[in-house]
Amino acid sequence: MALPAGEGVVSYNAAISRCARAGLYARALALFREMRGRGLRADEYTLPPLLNSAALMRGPPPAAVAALHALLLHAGLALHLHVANALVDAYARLPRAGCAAAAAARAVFDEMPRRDVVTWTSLLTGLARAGAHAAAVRAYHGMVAAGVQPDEFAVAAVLSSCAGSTMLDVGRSVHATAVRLGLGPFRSVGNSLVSMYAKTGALRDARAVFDAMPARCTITWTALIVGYAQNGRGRRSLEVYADMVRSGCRPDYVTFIGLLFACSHAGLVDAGRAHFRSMVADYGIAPGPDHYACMVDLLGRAGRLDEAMDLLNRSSTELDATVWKSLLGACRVHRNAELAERAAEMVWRLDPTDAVPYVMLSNLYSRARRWGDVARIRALMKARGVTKEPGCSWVGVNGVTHLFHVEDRGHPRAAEIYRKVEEMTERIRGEGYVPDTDWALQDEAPEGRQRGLAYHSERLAVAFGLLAVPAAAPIRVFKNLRVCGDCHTAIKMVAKVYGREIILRDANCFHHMKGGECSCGDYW
DNA sequence: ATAGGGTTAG
Repeated sequence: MALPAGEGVVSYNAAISRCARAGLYARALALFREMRGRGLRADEYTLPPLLNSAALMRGPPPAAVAALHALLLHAGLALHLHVANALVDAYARLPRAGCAAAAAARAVFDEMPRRDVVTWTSLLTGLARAGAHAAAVRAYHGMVAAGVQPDEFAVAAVLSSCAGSTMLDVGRSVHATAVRLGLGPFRSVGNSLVSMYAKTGALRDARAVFDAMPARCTITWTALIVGYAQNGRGRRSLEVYADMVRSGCRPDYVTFIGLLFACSHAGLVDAGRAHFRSMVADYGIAPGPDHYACMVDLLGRAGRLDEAMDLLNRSSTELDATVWKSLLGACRVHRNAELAERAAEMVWRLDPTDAVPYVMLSNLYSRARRWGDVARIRALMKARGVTKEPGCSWVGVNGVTHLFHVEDRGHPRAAEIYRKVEEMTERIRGEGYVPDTDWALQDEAPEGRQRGLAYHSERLAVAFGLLAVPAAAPIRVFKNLRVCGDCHTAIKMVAKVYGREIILRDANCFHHMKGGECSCGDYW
């Protein structure tokens, strides 16, 4: 690994850069140590690939980036734009370091005397990576306000955050800006537009962008396949896949996740099995945990829990928590408490603080009216100090997001909204709606349970949508968790009775509700 | 010789 004696800084820089590009991060850092041992000083070409390596290294000593930071301050390289940009990016990339690293990235960013589009994009993607999509969108606006013109990298990144935070209106305006700046022809921009429109439920726009793209790649096709699947149009996903293959574009690992996801959501069991086999046989792609998770969904949906278990037992890859959570979901639908307990154990073995299994088990027992077991799960959750994310729903009207929690009275129009909820309940009762109180929390009195159901966050958001969204437009509601079964039934009926299209996107999938039907086919 | 992006997805 050593370079011949007598090599200079330029040779080391080139070697370090090659290692970093090839993903040999530890080796890049080792070369740097060797270089310093020979009395050579790092310059502005040495540091960017080093910072990159330090941030991306597997199981990194978290101090590596900070140590390089100290070193570059000493070397007087802090004001070099490429170096500072790499530093912002490195801090923003540190895995699991969370707030501290984000704050460090921000601090470096704030102290830079000059920032270009790369600086802003590094900050933006760092925020997006941490799941702070709304903050990423704010960073984009900050960049524009600072007079820095977005390029195709920045636009692609912010569109991805628009999708992540379901900001369709902002996404549309970024789209317009991109076209104005002449960025429309970039494939990355088209790809992120297709995905953004699909993820915010605007399928027609996704398709229009796709059709207008001058050139497509695997990512483009995959985005559309996933887009249709997420919106309950799994059969259409399969048609798109057929077109993709016909066009000569090769599907990859991600494409098959989307394709299996589509089969699962559309209940196409045979097609799913066939594509799973084809992935290996025709494309030589080894199935990963994501593919197994899709297959478990698919088989679970068909009630074939045994076949799902069989597939998992024969798998050659290491299975992760998502697989066991899929199995839990299937158990939830088929009310198989025994297998669910085993799946929950598998999740907890990997992460005992994951709230999902507790909630799923609790709901499952609740539906089975096994209150003792519900109490046991809750006690376990409490003892282990696990808290679940509070459920909330939101709806965007005229660019303003209105957020609701359960029994939330904080909205300025709360009185009106609650009257609307009462009216909704009355009108759907007339259509035969009966509250399914098994979905309510069990520690409430029966009448309290019904009341609690009526004021779930998704109902409040729909009621507000009925009040505030023009009659011709669909009501787009988003929920951070899975929609409750009773709300699903109720909102479907609301869509019918009020003659409205309601698009509810929950943590798992889209629900396009119209005329009493839902695109999810009542399986989610 | 150096810095940032787009497709999974819970």
